Formats: sequence, structure tokens, C-alpha cells
Amino acid sequence: MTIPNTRLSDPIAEARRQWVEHGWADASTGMAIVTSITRAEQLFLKTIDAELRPFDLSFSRYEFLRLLAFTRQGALPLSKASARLQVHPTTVTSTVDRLEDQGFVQRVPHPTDRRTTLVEILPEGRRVVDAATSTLNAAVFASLGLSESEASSLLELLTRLRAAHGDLDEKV
Amino acid sequence: MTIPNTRLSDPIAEARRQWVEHGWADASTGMAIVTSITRAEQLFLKTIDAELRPFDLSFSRYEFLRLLAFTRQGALPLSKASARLQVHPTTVTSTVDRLEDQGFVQRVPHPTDRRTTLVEILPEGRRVVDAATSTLNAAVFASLGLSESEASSLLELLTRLRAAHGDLDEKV
DNA sequence: ACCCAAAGGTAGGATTTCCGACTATTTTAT
DNA sequence: ATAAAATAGTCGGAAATCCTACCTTTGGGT
Repeated sequence: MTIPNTRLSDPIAEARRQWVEHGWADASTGMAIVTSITRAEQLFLKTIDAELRPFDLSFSRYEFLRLLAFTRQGALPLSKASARLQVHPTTVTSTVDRLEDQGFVQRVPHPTDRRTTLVEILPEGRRVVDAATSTLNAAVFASLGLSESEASSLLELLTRLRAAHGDLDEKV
Repeated sequence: MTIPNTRLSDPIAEARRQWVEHGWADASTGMAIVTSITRAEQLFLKTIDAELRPFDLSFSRYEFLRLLAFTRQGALPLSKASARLQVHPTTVTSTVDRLEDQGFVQRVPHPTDRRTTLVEILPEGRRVVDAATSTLNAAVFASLGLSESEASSLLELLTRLRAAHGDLDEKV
């Protein structure tokens, strides 16, 4: 661990206290929630990246392979991947570059639309993503340290939160 | 908006279904929670960055100034900031470089320990961080789109989640 | 039929973050 | 008292992400 961990008991609780003290009580819970989410994301990302290192995958590349492996054909236009994963088109380009270098996927021209490029998962990619999924399921996802009912509540609240911020509508 | 948004109603719910279908039901809730947190973080970061753009601040630089403004002396050793914000020392170095260029903070040698450098917030930095805080409180934190009781529950569950992942103990 | 806007993808550049290696200082242990 | 270990900060480099700008192809409106 390279980051020193001399801290008060909880920096977020501390910040919230400051918020209230400064007369921002009405925004203090929101601030604490957003900060907690940021922090939780960092923690999970760190754990997940550590678990994925043996597979030479980052979380985003894992998510990409996972998506690809779930599709019927094992192939997808880059633009579809960009929309599904909600990442910028140029990010998809470089992700695919990397995965192609690793021999996990391959670019294939679209049969009818010559603008479009398909990414196709290769057998090696399928093997790796399945192994990585087993690892993540066992080491991270299977137990987050919450009870069954707490986990359900949390998921529902997070879903509601995403909905409130326009992450579900715009089906198009 | 540069990222196209042609999606199924909810990609996370979709992924969860796939998880169950593949026999990973026991890990499906955990997967959905982690993915939701990642996604929520992206959404908030995007909103916050947009609100902070007029101040020429990123969220991390904002957090840094906010921390500094809360201290008694308006100054802190770099190492303390690294520990409090849980970011890598080299990240602190470059953040301070940037803030110093902007005229928001200034490096000052520690009076007794010649290894240590203090960062001190300047009047302009204080002005900016207070204005930015007002903006964020009004535009983001004050209403997340949840009821009072939902927000309380969510914060408590997130805190429990962080605790379960060792984000609170190690007081040292 | 034809033209122009829209869609798909990539190149180059900027920002942020981490890691490993390094220097300088301070503290600890023998 | 001195050698070894810990602490504080920085430099160079890698990775991920976004943005703007650009090229090619497609498709709709007239």
C-alpha cells in the first residue's frame, strides 16, 4: 500500500459535520452520499483490478469482453458497444486496440454497412472472461459484507438514484 | 452529448438477468450493486465537473481546496492531504502543481521538519472554493431526487458497505 | 437523381491517476 | 554514535479517459 492511512475515524462523517457547521445542513446528506459513492467506487475498483491483474485485464476491458460474450453472435458494432457501456467512442477504439493486441478480440468488417466495424470475441477471449468472471464472483460479488436484505435495499436505492439522474429513461 | 444513448431500458438489470441465467445467482446482486455504484459515480462526476467548469476546477482539485479551507491554519503537509483524501502522493504533487499555477494555493516550507512541505490556501483559492461549494450545494447535493428517508437509508448502507471493506477502521 | 446532414470510426492532444525509482531528511535500534 | 529504516516529496513513464477535428459511407429530402 503506497497511500498512507493515518485518518480520523471517517473523513466523510467529518466533512458532513463541517457542512452542517457552515450552515449547509440541507445539502450535507447529499454531499455525504455522493462522496461515499465516489469512495466506494475507488475501493471496489482497487479490489477488482487486483483480482483481474493475473488475467491481464482492467475492469473496463473485462466489462467489454463480458458484454461481447453475452451477445448471440459474439460480435457487436463498436458503436453499439459505446452505447451499451456508456463510454466515449474514442475510448472504445483504444479498448479494442488493446484487446486486439492481446488476442482476445478481432475487428471484422460489417457485411453490408461499410462504415461499421464489428468486434468479435475470440476463443481465447471467451476463456479469459469466463475465468475472470468466476474469480470476481467468488472474491468480490458473492459477498459484499451486507445481509441479503441490506443488499436488496441498497440495490433498489441505487437504481432509484440512477433513475432520478436520467440513467434509465431515454430508451430511444 | 457525444456518447450515443440507444439502450435497453436498463443495462444493469439486463446484466443481472444474464448472471442469473448463467447460474451465478448468488453473485448477481453484488455484481449489480458494484456496477450501479460505478455508474452512479460516473453520472455524478459528469454533473459535478460541468458545474465546476466555470471555476476552472476539477472535482479532485475542488476536494483538495475544500479540505484546505476547513483546516484551522488553512495549511497542511502534502502527506496529510494524501492520507485524508486517499490519493497517491504523486497525485497530490501534481494536483498542488496545478492549483499553484492557478494561484489558489502556495507551497511553504515546514518550520521545523525540512522534509515536509506545507500547502497553504490563498485568498483567491478560498474565494473560489466557497463559490464552488454554493454552486454544488444548490445544483447537486441539495436534492438527489430521493426522499429524506431514502437518502438516510442510502447513506447508512453506503457507510456500512465502506466499513465492510475496511474504509473506516485503521484509525492509527 | 443529387446534395447535405447524420452516423461510424479513428488520429492527435490534454488531463488525471497510479507505479517504480530516486533524493533528502528524520527517527530508531544496536 | 552510527548504521539502518522510515518518512516526505518529486520525476519519468504507463494507462485510461475524454474532447475536437477529420474522413468515409449512408440515407433522407427535395
